[in-house]
Amino acid sequence: MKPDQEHGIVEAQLRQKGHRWTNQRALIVRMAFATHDHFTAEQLLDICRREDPKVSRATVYRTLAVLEQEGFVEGLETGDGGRRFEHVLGHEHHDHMVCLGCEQILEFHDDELEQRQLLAARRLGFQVLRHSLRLYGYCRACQRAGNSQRAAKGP
Amino acid sequence: MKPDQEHGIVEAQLRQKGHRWTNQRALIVRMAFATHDHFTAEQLLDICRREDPKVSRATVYRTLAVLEQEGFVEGLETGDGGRRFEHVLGHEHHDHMVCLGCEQILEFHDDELEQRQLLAARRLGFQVLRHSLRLYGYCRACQRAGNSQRAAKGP
DNA sequence: GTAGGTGCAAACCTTTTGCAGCATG
DNA sequence: CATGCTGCAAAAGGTTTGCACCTAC
Repeated sequence: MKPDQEHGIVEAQLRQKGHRWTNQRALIVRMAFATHDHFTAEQLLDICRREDPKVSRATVYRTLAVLEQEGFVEGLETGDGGRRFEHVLGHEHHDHMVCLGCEQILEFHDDELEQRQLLAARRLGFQVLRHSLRLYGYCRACQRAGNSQRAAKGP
Repeated sequence: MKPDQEHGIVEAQLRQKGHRWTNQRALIVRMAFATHDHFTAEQLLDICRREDPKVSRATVYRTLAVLEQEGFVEGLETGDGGRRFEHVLGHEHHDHMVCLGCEQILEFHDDELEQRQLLAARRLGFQVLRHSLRLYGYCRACQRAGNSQRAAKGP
């Protein structure tokens, strides 16, 4: 899916849900969908301010909340108290491996895994709306670099 | 395992690692292991203050950090930005289902699930140290009560 | 015209830190 | 008696909110 298309879909759905489509929202959505990384709210603010220096922090947070609520963006905790976002549109669902060495986030997907999660839930009569699976450890490069030998927050 | 035993094990290992065993730590450990729930730092502070009103917030946080580092306690993000802890000693490893209706946390375990996670990681050359799997949705009771019909934060 | 959105600054909440005094080993 | 731990208060993130103004519809 092209950025333009994604942008249009977001605009259409927000309008349909009774939200207004403002310049700020257009900018924030464009920037959020332009990066294919997992960004923090603060990073997104910075990027937006490069184009319009007076976008407010509050607006970014408020827009992210709307986008999350409408399912266009997903928040994920990094384990160190931080929170990142990623856009969801045009991405298959996937889970994450978080490298404690270089902070890189790898994505993966395994259908069998998903099935077993649902099975486990069904056994307990639990109705699953969404899930979050994260593996923490070291990526290939960091293993080679010996990052896995020192403590995560080591000297 | 009896609470006394757990308490003793924690004391022994902390001492052995060169930590001191103070009244405050004994209290905090006792309280942390007394509850079988998933508690926030603030809740633990409150509970401890019932017995010793001048325990400091900083001490609770510092002690939780030591306990987490030594593997006696595990922190888990609740998805709403909050953080909870649970004691680990005498618990098998398990994953969590978080009910969005009553905030209850159900525990479950599935070996096959764990195996497939490791397999997925191995495919990408990723070395897993720990993982976190959470299913969000509604428990049986909340489904019956119709909580799943309203928005999570609904009126 | 009237909601809803925006910018600003202040409030908030949770966690961390600097420091002087205290207690443990 | 030296070092690690504690309590306090203040600082530090990151996120939310109150309010007056603005703008999309």
